[in-house]
Amino acid sequence: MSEHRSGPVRNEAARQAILEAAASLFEEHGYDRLTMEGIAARAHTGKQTIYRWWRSKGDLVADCLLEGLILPDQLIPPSTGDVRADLAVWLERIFGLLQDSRGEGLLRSLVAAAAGNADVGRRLRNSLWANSSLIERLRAAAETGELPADLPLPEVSEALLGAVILRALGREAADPEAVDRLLTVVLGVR
Amino acid sequence: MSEHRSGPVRNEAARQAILEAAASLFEEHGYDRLTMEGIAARAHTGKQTIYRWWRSKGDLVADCLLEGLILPDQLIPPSTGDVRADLAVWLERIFGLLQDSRGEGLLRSLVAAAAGNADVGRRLRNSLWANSSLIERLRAAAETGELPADLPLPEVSEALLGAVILRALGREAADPEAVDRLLTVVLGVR
Amino acid sequence: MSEHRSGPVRNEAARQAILEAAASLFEEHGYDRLTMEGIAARAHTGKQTIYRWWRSKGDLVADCLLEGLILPDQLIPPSTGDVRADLAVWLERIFGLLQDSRGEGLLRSLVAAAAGNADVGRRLRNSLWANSSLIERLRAAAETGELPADLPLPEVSEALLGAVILRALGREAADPEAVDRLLTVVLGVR
Amino acid sequence: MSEHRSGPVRNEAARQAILEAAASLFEEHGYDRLTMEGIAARAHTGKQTIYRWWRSKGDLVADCLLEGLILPDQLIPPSTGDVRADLAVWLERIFGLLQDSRGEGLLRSLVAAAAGNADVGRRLRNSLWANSSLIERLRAAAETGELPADLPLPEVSEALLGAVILRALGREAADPEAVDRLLTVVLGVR
DNA sequence: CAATAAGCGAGACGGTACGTCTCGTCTTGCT
DNA sequence: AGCAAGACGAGACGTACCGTCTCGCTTATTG
Repeated sequence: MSEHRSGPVRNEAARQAILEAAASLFEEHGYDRLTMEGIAARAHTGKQTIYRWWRSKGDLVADCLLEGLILPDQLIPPSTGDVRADLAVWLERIFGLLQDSRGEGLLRSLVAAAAGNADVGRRLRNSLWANSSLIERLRAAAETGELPADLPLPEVSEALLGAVILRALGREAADPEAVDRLLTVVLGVR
Repeated sequence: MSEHRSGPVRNEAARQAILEAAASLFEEHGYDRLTMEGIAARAHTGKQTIYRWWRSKGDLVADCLLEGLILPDQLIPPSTGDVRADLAVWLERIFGLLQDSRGEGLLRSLVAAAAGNADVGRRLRNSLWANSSLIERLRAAAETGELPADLPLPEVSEALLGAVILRALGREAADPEAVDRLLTVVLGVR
Repeated sequence: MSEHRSGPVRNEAARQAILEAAASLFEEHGYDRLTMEGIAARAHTGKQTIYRWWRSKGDLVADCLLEGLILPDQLIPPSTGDVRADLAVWLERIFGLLQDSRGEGLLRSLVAAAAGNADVGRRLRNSLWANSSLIERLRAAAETGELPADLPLPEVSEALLGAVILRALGREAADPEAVDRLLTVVLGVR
Repeated sequence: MSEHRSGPVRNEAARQAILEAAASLFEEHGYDRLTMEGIAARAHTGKQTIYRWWRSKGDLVADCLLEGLILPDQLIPPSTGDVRADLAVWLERIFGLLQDSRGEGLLRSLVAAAAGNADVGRRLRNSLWANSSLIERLRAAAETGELPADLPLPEVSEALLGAVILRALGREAADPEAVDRLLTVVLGVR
C-alpha cells in the first residue's frame, strides 16, 4: 500500500525546454525584458506549464542558475601558484566582461534578479561566492602558506566580489591600478 | 529679440510634488512596484508632466537620490575617535536596517534601480561611496594616523559597501563576528 | 465467437455521479459557468471519463434533461376542467418561476444550451413542448369540446411557450392581464 | 464654473471601429466564438479601450444591435393589403433564413446573447418585437379593419416570434402548412 | 487462471481567451 | 506654452478551462 499518486509525471523535456528558453532569452535581453510569454513561445509550451512549476520569473531564473545555464564558466580564477597575480588576472577578466554590453547586462541582470527575488539571491550567493571557485583558490593559497591561515576566506571573497559589483553598478571602468589597490586592501599584502 | 520662449515656465511646485511622490512611493513599495501612473496620481500631476522632464522611472529615482529624498542620513558613520569601533557600529546599523523588510526592500530597490539605469548607478555611486560620509570618516582616521596614510580609501570603501550589498542580495543575516572579520580583512588590523 | 470485448464495462456509478454533478452545477451556476473540470471534480471523476461518453458540455446537459435531472416537474398544468383558467394558472406559475433569479437563470440557461447545441435543442423540444404535459392538457380540452377539435395543438403550444420564452429573454415582467390577452389571442376565446 | 472634466473626449473613430469589428465577427462566427481579442485586433484597438466603454461582450453586442449593425433589414414584413398572406411570406422568409447555417447561427447567437446578458435581452426586445415593423404591419391591418380592432398586438407579435424562436431552438424545419396553422391560431382567421 | 484489454482517477500538457495593469504617447480644454 | 486629466494602442501579466494525452491502477472476459 504505497503513497502512490496516479497520473502522468512531470515532462522532463518540457522542463528542459523552458529552462533553456529562459536562459537564452535572459542572455539576449536581460532580466527586465525577459517575459513569461516569450519563454513559453520559445519553449513551445503553454504559459500554464511554466506557472505550474515556477511561481515567478525570478524562481525560473534561479533554477536556470542552479542548472548552470546562465553563468559562463570563465569565472574560475587561474591557479599558477601566485594568488595575488591569479586574482589580479581573474578580476581583470571579470572587469573585461563588464566592458562589452553583453557581460555588463548579464551581471546587472543577475543583480536585478537577485534584488527582486530572494531565491535568486540565495542561489546566486551559493553558486557565486559562498561555495565558489574563488573560495577554492583562496583556500589553496591559505594551505600553502601564501595567505595567512587565519584569513577569513568568506569575508575576503565578499569584499572582492562586492567591490566588483559596486563598480559595475556605478559604471566605473576598472584599471589595473585599481585592481592592484583592491587586492592590497583585501589580501593585506603589498 | 531674445532667446526666451514664450509661455509659462517650468512649474517648480509640480517638480517638487513629483519628486516627493516618487520618493514616498519608492519607500513604500520599492522600485519594481513604483509606477509612473501612481506617481502622477499622488502628485496630482499629469503623466505627461513627468515625461516632459524625466525620460524614465530610473531618471526620476536618480533625481530623488540627488535631492536626498530617498536615502536616510542615518548612514553616516559615528565619529568617536576609534575608526574600527565606529565602522563596526555603522556596519551593524546598516545590517540592522536590512533586517526589517522596509530597509531590506529599500536597499534592494536601489540596487535594482542602479542595475536597470546607468544614470541612477552613477549618481548612486557618487552619493553613496565615492564622495560619501564613509570616505570622510576614513580620511579623518588616516589623518590622525589611526589608519595607514597610504591606505587607498576608495577601495576600502568599495570593499566594505560591496560586502554589505552582497550580503543583502544573498539574504545573509549579519552577525557581529562577521562584521568583525570583515573589518579585519579590509582595515588590516586585528 | 461473440462480439463482446474484454475488459470492464461502463461504470454506472460514474455515469450517475457525472449526470448529477452536471445537473446540480447547472442549477447553481447556469450553463455558461458550467465547466467540465467542475463537473469532474464534483463527481470525483477524471475528465476523460466524461469525454469518453459525451462529446460536449451540451450533450451532457441534454442527457441531464432526458433523465429529468434538470427540469422541475412543477411545469405540469393543472386540470380543473376549465382550460382557460388552467393555462392562466400555468402561465403565471412559469412567470413566477422567472421572477426569482434561480428560475430566471434556469430558463435562460436552457435556452442558451439549446441555442449552442443542436442535440440539446431537439431534446428540449421533445420534453418541453412537442410531447409535453401542456399538449396533453390541450388535447384533453379538445376532446371534451372545450376547445375546437380542429385546433392545431402543436402550434398553440408553440405560440404559448414561445411567448413565455420571449418575455423571459426580453426581461419583461408578466402581469395577469398580459397572460389573459395572450390566452385570448392563442385560444381564440374571449 | 462648470462640471467640466478636462482631458480628451471619447474617440468616435475607435468606437465605430470596435462596433463594426464586433458586428462583422459576430456574423462570421456567432456569439460564442466572438472574442474580445479578435475584436480589438480587427479594430486596431487595445483591449482596454473596449473594456473602458463596455463591460462585457454582451454589452457590446447589445450596442451593435442598437446601431443596426447586426440585424438584416430583410425582417420587414411586406405590405400588400392582405395581412394573412404578408405574414405568411414574412414567416417563411424567416424560416428560410434559418435554413442556411448563417442565419441559423445568427438567430441562435442572438438568443444566446440575450440569454446571457440582460441588456442585450431588453434591447433585442425593443428592436425586434416591441417596436418592430411586425407590430407596424399588424397595426395597419387593425386600422383597415382587416384584423379586429381590439386584437392585442403585442401578444400577437410575441406569439408569432416566440413560435419562430422555439422552432429554431428545436431545430424543427418549417413547412408552409405549419406556418398556415400558426397564423390561424394566432390571428384567429381561417 | 493467466493474459489482455478496456475503464477509471488523476492530472500534466499545449493552447486560447480572459480581464487587469502599466507603459509611453496623444488630445483636450483650462490657466 | 505649461499643465491636469485622461483616452489611446500596445502588450505582458497571471488565471480559468478547454480537449488530449499519459500514467498506474483495477476489473471483466477470454483463450
